[in-house]
Amino acid sequence: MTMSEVITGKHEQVWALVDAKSFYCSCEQLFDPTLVNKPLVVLSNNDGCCVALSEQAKALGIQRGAPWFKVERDVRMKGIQVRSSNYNLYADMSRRFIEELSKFSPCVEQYSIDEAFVRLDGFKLEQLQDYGHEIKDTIYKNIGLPVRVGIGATATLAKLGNHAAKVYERKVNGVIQIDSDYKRDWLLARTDIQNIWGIGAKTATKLRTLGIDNALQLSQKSAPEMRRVWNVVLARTIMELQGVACIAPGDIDETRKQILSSRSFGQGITEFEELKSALAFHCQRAGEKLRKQGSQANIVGVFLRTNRYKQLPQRNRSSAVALMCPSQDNYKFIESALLQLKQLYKEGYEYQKVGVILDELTPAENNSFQLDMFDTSAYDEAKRRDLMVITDMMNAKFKNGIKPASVIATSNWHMKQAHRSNRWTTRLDELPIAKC
DNA sequence: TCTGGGGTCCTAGGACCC
DNA sequence: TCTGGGGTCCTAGGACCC
Repeated sequence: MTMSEVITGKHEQVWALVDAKSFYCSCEQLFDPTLVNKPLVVLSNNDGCCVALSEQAKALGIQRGAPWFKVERDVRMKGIQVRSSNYNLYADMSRRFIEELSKFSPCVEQYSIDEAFVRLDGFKLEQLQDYGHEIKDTIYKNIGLPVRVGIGATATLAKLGNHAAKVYERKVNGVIQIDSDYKRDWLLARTDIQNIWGIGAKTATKLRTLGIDNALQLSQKSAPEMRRVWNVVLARTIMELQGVACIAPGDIDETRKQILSSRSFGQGITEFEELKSALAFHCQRAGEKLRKQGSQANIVGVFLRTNRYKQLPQRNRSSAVALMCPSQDNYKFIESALLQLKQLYKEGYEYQKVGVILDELTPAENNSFQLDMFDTSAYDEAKRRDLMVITDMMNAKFKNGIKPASVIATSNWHMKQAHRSNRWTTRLDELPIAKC
């Protein structure tokens, strides 16, 4: 089948969901052969909790999401390997993964760092199993990532198939296509409602009280009726389970509607100066993302909070302020954010996290906005833009890039990353070394 | 000592208007 | 005791996703 046949094919939709197995673990194992087939845990930012586990680590009873400080002893005793998250490496592998998928369909929608929807409209159902395996084998051969594939008439069914491919991994060799009503109902009957895409813990609990425990029971409900009694989200999920496509991840606008930068501190922070430094850093990061997608922000929001798990006085505050005119300028963001921080801050608390949200984003077409007549720096707008462009370029290139002075002030808030592997694919000085 | 970060969409309810 | 009706817009917060 040619690409044009894919595009102009039958009206019926065919969705595939391809996801990488234990993605972070797989990335680590790719560049460190001593980790292959070994129990391995990858931690979240700040070495906070376990976010990825190799099969062997799962078999040893480690739970995804478990706080690191609670399982560390256990992990060490069992001889399980540990790595901090290495996003430089994962992002680069993710890029290659999508690149490979794009060879199979003109319509690939990345859904998260390790999964993507692939439209296979026009394929005959009986062709799909072979095609699914071809996708899986090619990706493994070309970039070394093991993946699973779920195929169905809707995004939700593809997700469900993908989940089933995990559950019945051995039997189906990582690929499941839902190509008959019989097969669909068989799988739905064996899928717990909480494993349906879009049904979380809260909704699952409520549904169970109505005696709805599996996907088949849910799919037999009337969507309009459930929309009336519940909400439109659930109604859509029901229709999707019935095979009527009404969720289209491909239609989601790529440009973000808000941009957030935030992170827990490596340790509790009480000093205002430290918070200032961290917040300025987040303004810088958020600004970079904003300019990268070619937007400008109208609103700068700030939040500040203490650690809810600690038995200490709690404080949780946020605010948002509209700028005089939309901007891409880090220094405007920092100015506004620090003013807000001053309002939110109160002595006597041990803060755990601060963050900035750039909101009401609009496309940054040159000079399409009103200049701020009360701000003389507006006249230097063009110069400031150049400064931002150059700063972004240099920061993309060099390790210790350019930062606003307010960022460098202090450093107690930096992230914990005790077990990070090398950035094998994105840093020249960290390339793997081949030994003869 | 130590519990991630970054998103989206939807809804309820308040403010405001005629 | 009783206190219009209907509409829009905005915001905070909930739920969910990975």
